[in-house]
Amino acid sequence: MAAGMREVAEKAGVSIATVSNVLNRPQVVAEPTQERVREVMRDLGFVRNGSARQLRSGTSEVICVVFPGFSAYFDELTRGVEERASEHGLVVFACATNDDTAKEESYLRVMMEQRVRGILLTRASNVFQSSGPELRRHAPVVLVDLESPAHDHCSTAADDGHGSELAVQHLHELGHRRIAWVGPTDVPQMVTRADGIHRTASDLGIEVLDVVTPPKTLVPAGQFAARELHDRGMPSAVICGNDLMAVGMEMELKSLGYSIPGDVSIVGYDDIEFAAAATVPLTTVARHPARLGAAAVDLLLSGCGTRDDHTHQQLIFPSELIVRSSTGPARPVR
Amino acid sequence: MAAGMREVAEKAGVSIATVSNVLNRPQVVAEPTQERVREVMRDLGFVRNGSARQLRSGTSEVICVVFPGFSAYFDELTRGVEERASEHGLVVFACATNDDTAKEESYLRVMMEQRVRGILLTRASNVFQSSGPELRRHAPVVLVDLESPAHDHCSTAADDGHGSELAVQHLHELGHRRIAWVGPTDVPQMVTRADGIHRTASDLGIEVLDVVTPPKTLVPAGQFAARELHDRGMPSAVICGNDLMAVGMEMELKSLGYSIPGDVSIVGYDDIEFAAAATVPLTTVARHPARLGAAAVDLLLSGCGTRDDHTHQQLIFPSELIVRSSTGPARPVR
DNA sequence: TCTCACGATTGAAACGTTTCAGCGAGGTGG
DNA sequence: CCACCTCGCTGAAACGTTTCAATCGTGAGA
Repeated sequence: MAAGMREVAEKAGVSIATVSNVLNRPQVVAEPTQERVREVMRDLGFVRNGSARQLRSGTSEVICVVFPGFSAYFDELTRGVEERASEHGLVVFACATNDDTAKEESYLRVMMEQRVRGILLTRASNVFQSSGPELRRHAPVVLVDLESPAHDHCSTAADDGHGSELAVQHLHELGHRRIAWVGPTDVPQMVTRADGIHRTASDLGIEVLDVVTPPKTLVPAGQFAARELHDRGMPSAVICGNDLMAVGMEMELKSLGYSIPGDVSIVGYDDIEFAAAATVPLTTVARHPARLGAAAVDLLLSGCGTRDDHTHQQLIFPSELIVRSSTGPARPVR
Repeated sequence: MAAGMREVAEKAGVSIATVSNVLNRPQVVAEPTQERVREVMRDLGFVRNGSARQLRSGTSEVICVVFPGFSAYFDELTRGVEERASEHGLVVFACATNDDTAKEESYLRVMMEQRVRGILLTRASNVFQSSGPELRRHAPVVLVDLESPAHDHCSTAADDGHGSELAVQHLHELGHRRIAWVGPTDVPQMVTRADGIHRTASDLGIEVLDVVTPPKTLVPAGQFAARELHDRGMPSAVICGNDLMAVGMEMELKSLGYSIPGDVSIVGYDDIEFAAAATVPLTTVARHPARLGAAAVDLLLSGCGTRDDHTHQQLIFPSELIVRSSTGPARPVR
């Protein structure tokens, strides 16, 4: 079916080795020979067989990113990964696990079998916790946005603890003394955010209500949390685990008759594009996912996991509080 | 580094062929032998080399999906693809081109080189128009959600023309006689939607204002269009090219003091999860992307592009109008 | 006892590249 | 004129699987 180097070599009247050289080491082939070979390649529609190439050379040009699902946040993250990867001639494939462990496992199996250049894991805690060590024996792994307890691997992450601190301080300065935290309890980085909030709040003498959501932290989770707070007694400010939930919170609170930020201030995390565009532009903790992604690629290529002398690094990037219109002074207690 | 079948065979005291059989044809290997081999595999942490396997057997278990970017719509589409693919033991990798032609080309090159089982193209018009034929010679290609003029390939698509018809009829029944269409002019399926609207509107005696947006059809495009309509004279209803723009439109119109649907009715396309959750739940043309994705996989596996006797099919799925709260009766002319 | 069939296992040839040692031809310095 | 180098090219051995024809026992049927 598809023409191979053998046929190209025959038609061009050279050896297979020369064809290979045209592809991989053009400097060593005389100019006219190169042209002739390239022309035959075009005529025959030659596409080199990646499997054979990789089998022999042992190198792959593919980086894989594992997501829970395709959302705005991961879109930005991927952009960062891709930009840095393409500087090195690498290509990025993504896959969505939908929080399905079996699916994640089959993805990782295929990646190991393909001997990909590297794997970026972004919340694959279920599998990584158990088979992380085995995985790392077969492919360089970098954790993005997910700090794991045992520091025996590379990772990049945003400083969520500090981000939470900034958010609570901001609300404190605005006079808020009773706030809510909205997020799941079983997603690691959400726990980090919650801890930072509780710690800072207790230092500053602020009361914190916890609203627990399911792990699927999208718009509806925020809406659900809004109704729950409405029933339990609305605080003067709410910090939501990410921007999507914050948007859901904002919409639902408005429907319930609250004004933002007059009655309730709202803070999100992530600073997705949408946050700035919301009806009431969202105050949010920016985590610069593209930067995290790019840094992860750097770690990957710096020999993480492939060289024995490599010491694993945890890169923590500062979070930043972006103040917009969804936060304002606490309404004085009547 | 990584143990191969050779070492497994040695330690288990069998031949390489038997190890291969354990992996690929367990029925022909005696039970005790199988167990012994599997145990050695576990001990050695054996992971079979996908490149070698594929080189020899010529089959791949990977399907690739090419996107402009990771958004809610493509997340749903991928879910459909993945579900059907995993029924056949296939794995789905996605990549985002960000509308960058060079990037798309390098992705497609890698896919062809890897001899993937199939490629699903979802708006890669720039590249497909030019090098589609060459691409199809090297991998089965199915177009999703993008009907191309020359019908020499397989595709699945939603019937956007009919969807538009439903939307305009709905608005007509509500008494709207002057509406706007918001969308780009250089994205094929957006053009199909626009055509359907113009055609139906002209049949029903409805006037249509066109607001042209850039090809990046996200929330801000809708906000931008809202301001433009505000300046040019607000119609009583607006049809936006997708739900994200519709949400942007809704938010911006509210900020400008319009009530939805009291002053202006809004219709979107796609029926993303968010559409139902918006402050004013969105009336929208559902296109069931997961269904399109699943059907595309079926076409791929039915021999599309691989068998000579195969006749290319264009599968068109009906669109459906989901009426929610963002559309209402036109305010009587004062 | 001989033959046959059948189940379990194996040897060796691919698959399409990359890579490296090596070869001839032509040129340069001594 | 010889030795030596460089340039452009080539032959052949990998890489780690899959696959198919062939082999080897073993038990059944004649």
